Amino acid sequence: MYLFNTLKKRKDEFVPIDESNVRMYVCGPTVYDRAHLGNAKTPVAFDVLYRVLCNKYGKEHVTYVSNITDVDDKILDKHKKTGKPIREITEQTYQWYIDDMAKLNILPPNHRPRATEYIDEMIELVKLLLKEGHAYETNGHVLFDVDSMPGYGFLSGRSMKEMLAGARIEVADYKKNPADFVLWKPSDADQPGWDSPWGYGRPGWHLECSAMSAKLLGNTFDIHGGGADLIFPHHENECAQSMCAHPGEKFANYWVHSGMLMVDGVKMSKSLGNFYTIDEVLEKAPAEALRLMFLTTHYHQPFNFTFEGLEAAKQTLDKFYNALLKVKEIEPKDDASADERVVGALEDDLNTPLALSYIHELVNALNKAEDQDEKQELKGKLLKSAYLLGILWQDPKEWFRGGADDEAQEIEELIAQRAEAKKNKDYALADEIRNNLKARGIILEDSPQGTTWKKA
RNA sequence: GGCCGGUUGGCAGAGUGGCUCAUGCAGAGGACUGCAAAUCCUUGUACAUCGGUUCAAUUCCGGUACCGGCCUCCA
Repeated sequence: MYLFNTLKKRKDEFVPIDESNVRMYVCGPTVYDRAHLGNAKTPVAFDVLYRVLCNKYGKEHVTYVSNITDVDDKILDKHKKTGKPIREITEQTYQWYIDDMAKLNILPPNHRPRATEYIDEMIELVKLLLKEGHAYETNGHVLFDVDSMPGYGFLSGRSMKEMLAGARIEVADYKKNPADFVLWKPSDADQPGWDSPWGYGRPGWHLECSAMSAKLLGNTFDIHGGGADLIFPHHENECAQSMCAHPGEKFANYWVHSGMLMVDGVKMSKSLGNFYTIDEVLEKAPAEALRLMFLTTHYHQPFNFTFEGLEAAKQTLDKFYNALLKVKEIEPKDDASADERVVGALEDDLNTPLALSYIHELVNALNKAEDQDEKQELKGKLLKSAYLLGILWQDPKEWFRGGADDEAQEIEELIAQRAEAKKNKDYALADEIRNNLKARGIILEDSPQGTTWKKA
């Protein structure tokens, strides 16, 4: 198995530290508002990776952690703006996020730790960094001392000189080096905070992931993932904290980053008016179409979102489910396993577009299959392969009829009337019935076995 | 200014030092059908540009152009 490793800037053979416990940590969202499309793309990519790892090493041998950041200045801002209690904001947003993830068929990670539940671990980590001489206390803050770490910048490939050339680092006069970042900062009495050796305060963002990953996965684990925008400064700083606090440890062996989401060729942003939340896009298309759409581009590439692309993904699913609908009554072979070409494509740095091309081939073969054995085998292989991608989990009838159950009986009656008209060669009446249903968004399909219907 | 990635047929998007061929959508023709739909068959069109390496480059190396991301909170 191969993964593109940001540490080496190339595809790298994946060798876990312990095959009986493969460990992955992926940075999750800060819960202050509805999750947007970018917040969907990254978890989908890592969900596929999780599925592939489970397939290769066995589900019980993989530990997947994805955190929830529920203490952050953005949450404070939201609280100031809306007046809503912090706890209410984080709980509500957390629930929205979990619901969105479930709709996208993302398997729950083994742990979804919340930052506020690991404050003790964070405080211990800061103490350790102070003791090791990698941090200093000033103005009520505890800062990480980047000059104390030789090689700071190795993950993002930046030298200190380059970082300063950007000249957009927050400069505070109490910092020894402008690149020093906050480990612990003071809170006002009305702000969320915890008592610490440095007074009432709250953790810096980067600290959370270092503390939670160490607690749940150990000081060195296999894969650390997230969106490409986190490489610097977030992941760079996590590396710095974790490696300095635990000398000799490598923190994460493989750093995997998913490409950014764009809309109509440019970055998605509120000011450009091209900003979409997951739930508003799901009003226009099924969640499975959104998931499939992300998989049509390699996870490492930037993804350009368009509603045309979303519609195309829905059409592809129509094709897939149509093939499954035709073999609905056929039991898939129970000892079926995923197509080895699909597994091969996915184990080669999650080449989902290539894997999907094989899914298309399986669907085509299934459409052409004539004898029972062949259909059973292909259906089994298709479903197992699709599971690795997290698609085709629905009942095909449900896919086509979703939300039209209350009309089902009436539609069946109209189909019966039309069959009668066809029998009498009254094609005018037959076509009228079909056209009327079409106007309501119901598509009829005749076959030698009778007539079936779908919702458009 | 620094760092990173991209440029493949009408569109989306993989991949490869030489082979008949990605795949899908769209287009054209056909089969099936009362007509449709779905499905099947056939089919056209491609590797930004300039150099280098090579018997051979879309594929490797270098330059150029253009596009995008990151360098500030961000998945």
